[in-house]
Order: sequence, then C-alpha cells, then structure tokens
Amino acid sequence: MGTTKIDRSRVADTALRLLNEVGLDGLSLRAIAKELDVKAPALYWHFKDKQALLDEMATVMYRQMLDEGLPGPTPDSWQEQLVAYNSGLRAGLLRYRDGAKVYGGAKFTGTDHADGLESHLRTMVDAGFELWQAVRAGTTAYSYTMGFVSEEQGVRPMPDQQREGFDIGERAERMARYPLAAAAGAEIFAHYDERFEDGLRLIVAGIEARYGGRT
Amino acid sequence: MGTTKIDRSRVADTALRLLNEVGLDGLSLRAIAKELDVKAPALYWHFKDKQALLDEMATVMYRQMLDEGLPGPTPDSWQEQLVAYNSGLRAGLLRYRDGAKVYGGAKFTGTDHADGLESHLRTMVDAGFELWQAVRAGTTAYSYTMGFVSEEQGVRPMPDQQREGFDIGERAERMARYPLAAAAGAEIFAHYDERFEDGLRLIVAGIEARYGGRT
DNA sequence: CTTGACACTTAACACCGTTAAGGACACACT
DNA sequence: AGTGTGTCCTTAACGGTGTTAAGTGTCAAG
Repeated sequence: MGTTKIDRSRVADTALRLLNEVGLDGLSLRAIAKELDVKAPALYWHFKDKQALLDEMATVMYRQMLDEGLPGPTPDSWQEQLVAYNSGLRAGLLRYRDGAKVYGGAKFTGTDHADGLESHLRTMVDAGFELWQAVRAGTTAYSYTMGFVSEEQGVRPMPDQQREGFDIGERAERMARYPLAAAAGAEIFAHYDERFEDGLRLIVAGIEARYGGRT
Repeated sequence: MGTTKIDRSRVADTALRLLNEVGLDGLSLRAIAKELDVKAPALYWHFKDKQALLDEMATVMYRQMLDEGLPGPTPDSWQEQLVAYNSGLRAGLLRYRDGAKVYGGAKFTGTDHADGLESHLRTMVDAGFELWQAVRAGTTAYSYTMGFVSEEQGVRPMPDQQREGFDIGERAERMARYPLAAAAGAEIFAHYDERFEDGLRLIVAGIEARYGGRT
C-alpha cells in the first residue's frame, strides 16, 4: 500500500486536518486512525493517551503561529509587539475548528513557549517596566485573547460560516423590554476582527496609563 | 422511599454539587441519576439532552452570582460596576470545578442575562459613552474574565487546592536559558486574586484613556 | 538461523449518551 | 365503579468512546 510510515507529527497533522471537518466532538481516535489507514490502538504506540495527542496538536498550532504570524525580526515597540503577538495567536486559533478549546486545554511540556515569553518580557523590561508589570501585561492580553476566541468559536465554529440558529431580528423582538441590549446585538455578533483589535488596544492603553509606558 | 420528587432545578442543583466532586469529565448522566436515586433515562423526561442540563446548570450559576455578588442597589461609577460585575463572575465560576467550561459552553435562551447587560449599558451610556463603546468595554472585560478563569481552573481545579505535577523549582531549572521567563514563573502561577483584579483595572484604565470616561 | 526490538492488529472491557417500549400511579370523565 | 389519559420513571438495548492485553508480522543485528 501507500506510504505506511506513521510518526507523531504525521498523526498530529492528520488530526488537525480532520478537526476542521468534524470538530472536536467528532475527533475520535478511530476516525483519526482510519484517516491514517491504521487501527485505533496503533496510536497508543506513539502517544500515551488521547490528551498527549491533543497536546501535540496544540504544539503544532503554536509553531504554525510563529512561522506565519510574526515575521518581523526587528523588535518593534512593546505596544506593537503585544498587538502582533495576540493577533497572531487569534489567527492561529481560528484556523482550526474548536482551535481555542484544543489549544487552551493543552499542557505544554517543552520549552517551545519560553522563547516567545522571554522576548515579550525582554522587550517590556527594556522599555522600563518591572518584571511583574511585564507579566501582568502579557497575561492580561493573553487571557483576553483566549476568552475572546473561545466565545467567537462557540458562536461561529469556522470563520467563513454563517450564523446558526437565532436571527438577530428574532432576538431583538424577544428583548423588547431591553432596548439597549437589543440594539447592542448587532454590535455584539459582528465585526469580530475589528472588535478584537479594539479590545486589545484598550488593554495596551490601560498598560500605558497605569504602568507608564514610554515611547 | 424518601422524597421522590424530581424537577429541573433539583437535577441541576444535584449535578452542580456532584460537579465539584468528580469534575466535568466524570459528570455522567448515570452518576447524576444515581445521586437522585433514579435511573439515567429518567433525566430525559426533564431535559431533552445532556447539553440542556448543562445549560440549566449555567443558568443556576448565573442566578447565584446575582444573589451574592452584586448586593449594591445603588449604581456606582461605571468603573466600580465593571469591576464588581466581573469579580462576581469570577467568584461564581470558581465555586464549581470546571465552572468556566460549563458556563462558557452553555447557550442561554431566556432573558436572564438581559437584565445585567441592560444595566451595564445604561450606566455607561448615562456616563457619556456611545453604545458601541459600552458594548466593547463590556465584552472586553468579559472575554478577559472568561479567559483568565479558564486558565486558572486548568491549572488549579479548585481554589483551595495545591499545585499538581510540576514544581516551580523544577520549572526554573529547565528554563535556565530563559532567565526572565524563569523568574516570571512565581508571578504567573500565584497571586491569582490580585493579578485578576489588576488586569481588570488595566482594562478600566484603557477604557478611560481611549474612550474618555468622566467621573 | 535465531533473537529481539519495533510497529501494528485483533479482541475485548467498561463506560458513555441516547432511544424505544412498557409499567406504575394519579386524576378526570362518564 | 370503571375507563381512559397524562405523568414520571424503569428495563433493555444500540452504537460509539477511550483504553488495555495479547498476539502477529517485519526486519536488522549477532
């Protein structure tokens, strides 16, 4: 038969591709194995359990983000670096259905993450921040990004997909007693790109205002 | 036998209590049913499927947050309202193991949420903000809170529980090549309460700086 | 030619959400 | 009194899940 070589990265790649078709709920080991022309228990030779495979998938996702999200070698301002890092993170998560769930539920063992973290901290400390300020700035933006994309993917599984059940009109009708909330619906369930970046810049502005960012 | 009355809210309460013992993965319908002295299919009389039960659990969680998190009837400044709402949200999520997963994965059908949303928007519009600014301010803080607690509960399932696998010392050793990241470890994996509120106030300061908050 | 590690298959286990069919019980109607 | 009728639950079963144990074939080293 065809190329019958199976290793960790080939399994992870296949699983990620399948993820976009069936979603996290449909991503069973048997389905992944079938895609690889293999039976399910074969996967246990390469991964100790399903979570280990999901962890590997998250690691692959992270490497993809680095490859295409952050090409700028020159250290920009910490502001632009924060925005670029989190925008790249969001874009990477959106490439896969339930990307935020997979990524957020994974435990990263290696030092893959340390590079990015170190450079973020380096930039901010060089800009005059205390270490604890750099940490809080980074984790605040990170938490925001993960929360934003989680909710985004809960409503709209894939970026180019239409709304599902409830229309905005029906929602407005039900909310007659809540005029502001009803009017806000359109703003809440649209313009994700713009809203995400605006929220990010809100956080950047807050860091400047409270921690005193120079330049 | 004992009180053999089972209704939606009693099922949801029991499921929430059990959730703290076994976690979301262990929360099977059979386990919930056993707790109610009933067989699993009986639950389908009250809920159309498991997700409907999880939705009900999330609704109960939300009502608990309203009951004990926000006693202040007087409308404070929008700043304090935003901080109080999101702090109450976090506290409510932390009361249950995997609370953020349950809450974030639920679809709210009723108008339970509309009250809180309306009053948030009302407060901010009265303070001079545009509606879209009020929406973005609220959703930014909300996304941050959900993301923060999701990660918090991923590391530390229940609030009063100790760290699990890796010690901080072992982590520092592995990260010898990343001095800042290593030093940041202590800050990252501790002081959750303080860090959460600090991040929240970062967002508040950002709203003031970019949208121009008065008072 | 044998040994043994590697990479996989077959068979099975316990458990999961969910459905179908039926049974026990209370209450209304004639 | 008897007959529905609707409510609430049980028993049995189905297909699917992650995971383990044991066995099979391949292939390089001694």
